[in-house]
Amino acid sequence: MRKVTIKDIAKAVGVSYSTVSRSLSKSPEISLETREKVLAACREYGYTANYVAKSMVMGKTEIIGLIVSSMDNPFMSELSDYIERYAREKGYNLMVCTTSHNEKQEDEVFRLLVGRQVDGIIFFPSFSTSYDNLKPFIDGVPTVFMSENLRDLPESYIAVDNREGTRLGTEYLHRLNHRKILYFGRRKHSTTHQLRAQGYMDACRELGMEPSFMDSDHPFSSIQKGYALARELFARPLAYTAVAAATDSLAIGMLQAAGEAGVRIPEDLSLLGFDDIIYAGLPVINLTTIRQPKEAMATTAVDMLLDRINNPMTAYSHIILAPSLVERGSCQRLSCQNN
Amino acid sequence: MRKVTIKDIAKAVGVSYSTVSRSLSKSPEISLETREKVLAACREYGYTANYVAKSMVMGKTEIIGLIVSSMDNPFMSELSDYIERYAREKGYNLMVCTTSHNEKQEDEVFRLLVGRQVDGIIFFPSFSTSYDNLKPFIDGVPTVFMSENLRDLPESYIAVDNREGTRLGTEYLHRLNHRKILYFGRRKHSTTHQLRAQGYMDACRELGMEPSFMDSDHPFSSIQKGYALARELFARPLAYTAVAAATDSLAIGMLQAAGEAGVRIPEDLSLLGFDDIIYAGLPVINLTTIRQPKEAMATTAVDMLLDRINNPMTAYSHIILAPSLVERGSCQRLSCQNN
DNA sequence: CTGAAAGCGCTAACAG
DNA sequence: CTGTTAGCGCTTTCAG
Repeated sequence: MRKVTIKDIAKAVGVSYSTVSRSLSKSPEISLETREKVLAACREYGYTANYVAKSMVMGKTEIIGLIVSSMDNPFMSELSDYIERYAREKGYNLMVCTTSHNEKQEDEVFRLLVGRQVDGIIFFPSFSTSYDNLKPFIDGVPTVFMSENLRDLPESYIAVDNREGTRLGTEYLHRLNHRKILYFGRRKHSTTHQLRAQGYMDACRELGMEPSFMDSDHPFSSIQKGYALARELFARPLAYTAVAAATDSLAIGMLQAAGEAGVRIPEDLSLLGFDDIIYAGLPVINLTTIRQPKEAMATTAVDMLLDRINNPMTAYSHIILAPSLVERGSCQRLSCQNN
Repeated sequence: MRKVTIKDIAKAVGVSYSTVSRSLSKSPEISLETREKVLAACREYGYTANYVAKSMVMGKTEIIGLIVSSMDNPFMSELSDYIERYAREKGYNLMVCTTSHNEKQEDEVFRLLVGRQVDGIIFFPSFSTSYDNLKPFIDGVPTVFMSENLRDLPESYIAVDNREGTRLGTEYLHRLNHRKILYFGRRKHSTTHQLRAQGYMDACRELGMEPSFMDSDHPFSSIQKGYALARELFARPLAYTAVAAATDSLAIGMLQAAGEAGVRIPEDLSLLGFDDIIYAGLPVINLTTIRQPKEAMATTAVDMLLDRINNPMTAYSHIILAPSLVERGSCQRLSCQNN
């Protein structure tokens, strides 16, 4: 069951196959009559252009590679969804690769995508470690990073302003009269998370509060991790009136631990998340959080990438999007006496 | 910045480029010595095989196309994640297209994928309508459907046993002494959902209960829809002790409406979902539900597809996986007096 | 064991 | 306006 090619329909119509090619593209230099005939034949025989062959000669595939840790993860899947839609709107298809937060696999799929001749790569790195081994490849294909993790690399990246996000959140909590705020789940080996911790510290300093941390050693956030960590926290008497969690997942884990420990949120403890994953807005979760503008991040990433693809000479650009506060039900104003 | 090709390294080593090609593939007919030299040169010059060219001559791309309604949707994103991982393990990459539950777009991306010369397509159809327009294309590329929606098409499909799922759930509720069970969110224009409704009816008949439905006109499930529908339900006095929801999303929407209406779950009303999306297990949601075995569905779908790809002559196969009950906290045993 | 040559389906000069 | 030709990077006979 061979696929019908340009040659088949050339023979059918009785023209050369370059004429067919021209009829199919919007070449002006073709008579209306022949074009009609060609188009008719294409329909009759069910011709579909072969993009592989086309890519071969055009030197571009119109495919964008996307590297993410995993897609079953509300933040990533939302982002991926926006990216796919927007890219397709722009005439590009998406080839998705997951890495399971595995550094070696990040390498592997990057190479894979390069071999596939993708026109560009949107890369969501899980680590802040050096990408030395990837460097020669990155030079070979337009890449935009979606994260501040690699901000020191001479590459384009887009991210939310993590530092500003936690600062915003901390100020909000302060405005609600909280003075003892715990930063929950600091991760030291991620630039993104260092920045979040930094924003919290900055706000604390400005507002005259003592920063206080509960660290997480885990390489990525999960509800489970938040749960485990929060259990530790609740095992001792509560020394805080509010917590700023490093991510929504962590916050949701704390929600469960709180329920079990009899800590009421927000009555006994205000809880602030980060990311605004779709779970956060769920009725029974109802988490107040710092929102990352996912759709804007996605479309901007694609636009940046296409820009690099079309103008290879342009300088690297770094775009930092503003986070925003989404007020829901997990934070409560403290009456002054409680202070 | 041209990419280095097989020819470049042929010149560098001083052999013909077919020798390079042979060294790179596991051809036995090559001296260890030359192969070493070639491999060394490849490393030195940073050669990466061009899969587009390779695809061209091999007549296959080792790419699988995946068509889903959207990826920001817990069920789909989990499934997609499993599919990507397993496919890559098998040497295939994934090209993902979303359709936004739009029939015209299903067509469009299918054609697109065919043009991209994908070796096969995993298709999650949103509709039960005829796929007449797609028929000629489907014949041209191995396709497996993930859904019972197209069970009448002479094509391979894999799905969970929807009918058995609701039957299982209804029997469970009956075992908990519930006799007045509402089926919530029946969708009439989807075969999948007709089967779920059927399973519920079958169980009702067997167990001597009167089936009762609340229909949804919406083409797909969402928390919002469940919420809206449940508000209607709770506006009148409650005539049921349990509800079997058509999907987890619908059930979660009901959870919110219940909270607002002062209906306690499970004390006042037992609630059963369907799908076991990742939200369902969330601490505060804790939904008892019928689980679709997502990982098995994903790997089986890939295996079925690869099978069709490698043996084009094999007959269509239909695989129906067994659902299972996941007991969590949203269903309660009724004491007999309450009956 | 290795080289030469054909060809995958298509586009893009270059001629007419 | 249309046909001829070369060639994209690679695999694979077919000869040595």
